[in-house]
Amino acid sequence: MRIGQVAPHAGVTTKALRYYERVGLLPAADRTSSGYRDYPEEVLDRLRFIRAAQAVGLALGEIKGVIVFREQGSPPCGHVLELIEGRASDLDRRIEELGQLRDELRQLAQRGRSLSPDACSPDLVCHILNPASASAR
Amino acid sequence: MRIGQVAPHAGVTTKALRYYERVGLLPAADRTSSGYRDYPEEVLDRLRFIRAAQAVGLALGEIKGVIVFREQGSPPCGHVLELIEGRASDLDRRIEELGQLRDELRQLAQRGRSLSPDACSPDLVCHILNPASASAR
DNA sequence: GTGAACCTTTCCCCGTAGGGGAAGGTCAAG
DNA sequence: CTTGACCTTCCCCTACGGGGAAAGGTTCAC
Repeated sequence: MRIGQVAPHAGVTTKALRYYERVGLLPAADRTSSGYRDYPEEVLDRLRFIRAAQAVGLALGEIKGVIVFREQGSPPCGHVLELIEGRASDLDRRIEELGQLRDELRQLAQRGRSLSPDACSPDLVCHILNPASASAR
Repeated sequence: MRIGQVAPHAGVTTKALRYYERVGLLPAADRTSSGYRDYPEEVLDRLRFIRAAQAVGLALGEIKGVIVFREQGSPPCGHVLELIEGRASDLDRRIEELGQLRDELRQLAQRGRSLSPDACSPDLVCHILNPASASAR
């Protein structure tokens, strides 16, 4: 298969395919006599895996780690479970942080709407974000 | 003030200060006769603003937009309120997405723990992330 | 055979928000 | 005078490719 056939079939761009090859997520593709990449069918399985792993929030480096595991012969299941559980814990923390930030933003906007633009000092740029009391330290 | 005094006082690195100058968040600092940056006191107000805006999740480009607003004479309050409210809405969506992703990950891990590593096909790399049914399409 | 249309290749720069480090100039203390 | 701390610019690095240039390949119709 040519790159232009693999790409839409796998839901990635040709740019991404060349990139994956460059960083080692895909084995170097065979070339035709004129230098075009010629992919075997199995590349679609590999790409499906990469997309599934990305959808789960794994970085390409982590995905590569799983592939290396696999290529060394051992099923990467344990490793993958660790990654997934680690990701889920990251998300717990992240969601917590973002929720707090969002609440602060809403409070900030609330206060900001009650401030008069005329009372805003140019030096501070914006007294909503940068209240004068912070500057008085 | 020299750059090495400004930096710790404002809670940023000297690298960041030079970067802010380069991208236009800070005006070009005066220089001593030997070429060292010589900052006026007001830079601390500016940096305080930048940090406050960053803490709110604004990108440097957005922060620059606010500063430009300010430097054109008009208080940027309305603009800032829009940014803050937009950010809060982004966060609502983001939190929602991340929550779903986390739930999916937990389910995935649950199922994954019940799968036997022996039943995992090397072509698919990992049957937890890449179930065979997806490949059968 | 040849031109148009479309495909592929490699190459390099772009984005975020700076970090790391090299090579070299400057300043105060000993 | 020298040492060490500080400053300067310069370039490469991050994750994940996107955009586009310049060059060459393939395929079709005419």
